[in-house]
Amino acid sequence: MVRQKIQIKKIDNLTARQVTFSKRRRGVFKKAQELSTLCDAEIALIVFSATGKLFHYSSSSMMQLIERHRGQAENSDKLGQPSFQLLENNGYGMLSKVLMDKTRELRQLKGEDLHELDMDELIRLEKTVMGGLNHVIEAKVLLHTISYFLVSLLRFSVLTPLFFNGQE
Amino acid sequence: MVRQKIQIKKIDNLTARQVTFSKRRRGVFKKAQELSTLCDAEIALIVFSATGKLFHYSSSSMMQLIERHRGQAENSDKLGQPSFQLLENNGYGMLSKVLMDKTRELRQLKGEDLHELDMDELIRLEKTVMGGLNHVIEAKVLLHTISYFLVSLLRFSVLTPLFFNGQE
DNA sequence: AAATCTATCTTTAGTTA
DNA sequence: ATAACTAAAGATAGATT
Repeated sequence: MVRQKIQIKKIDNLTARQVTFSKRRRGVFKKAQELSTLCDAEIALIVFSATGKLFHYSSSSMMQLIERHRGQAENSDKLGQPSFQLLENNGYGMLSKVLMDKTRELRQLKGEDLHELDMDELIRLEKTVMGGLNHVIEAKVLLHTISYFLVSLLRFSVLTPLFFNGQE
Repeated sequence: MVRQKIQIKKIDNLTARQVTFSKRRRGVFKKAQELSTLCDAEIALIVFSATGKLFHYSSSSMMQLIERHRGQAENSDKLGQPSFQLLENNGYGMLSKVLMDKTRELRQLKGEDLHELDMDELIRLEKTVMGGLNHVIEAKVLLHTISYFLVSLLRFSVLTPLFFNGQE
């Protein structure tokens, strides 16, 4: 029986803490669902236990909600184009990290920020860029050949309509 | 006074719905904070009202928590390298979109996925890649020259120690 | 460790100001 | 609409099994 009101501070006893976590967690999730249903609100709830176990609930799509939240947070910072600065520093960690890596690789392929590379890395980069250049040139030649062929075909069809009519 | 238990479904009356939202929202946030404090749990709670207003709480950093959640969600899908497929489709919208754009540009600079480009785009790409290649070659030459100079300096210092000792 | 119980605390629906 | 009130409904701390 609830003898007295408890004070809100970390429960010392491990077992009691785990039991309370289990009970109250259920309570919070229930309240969240009720609020969502009763009031037509969109809710995302993420809970990590002290041991790292994940519990979560969302009234619709967790990711849509998080994205929407991120959008709001961004807007509250600055209106205007979503600058890359924001993406780098907004704390949406890993994803930003991957993005930063890509951006750096992109800069290097364009020949920027090369001072940080040693000779081996430069040689590898040179090969990559050279390979890319070859592919681009090949694609250009291919496209040129195709268009030349099509133009020829068009001229031919204009000059010899009989061929295409199959008659006369 | 609470005459009877209510059933959990959307409240029809707008005013009543707004009042209930306000009351219960406070309730849920309080419960979330209490759970966090009592049980040493990490909690993120995002609520959008039906009118789009945002309310949120997190026990520590909202973005760290969301990032952690994203990490968990990914792991639960597949263990192994964090494939790009997942990043593309996990719904973490805008950020993923920027990432996809970068990745496509990167592929094109490496000479992949060129079939989607027309001649103008190919010519622009060729210029970019060519410029990159020039910069890489310049950087290589520079690095080579520097290392050659350093080696020369070393040899000189070995052959003519008197110069560096300034004595004998 | 996990359910069940229950006295008491807490939240809140409906009302009133 | 906003806040305060109040008693019923709901949540839960501690005990028991």
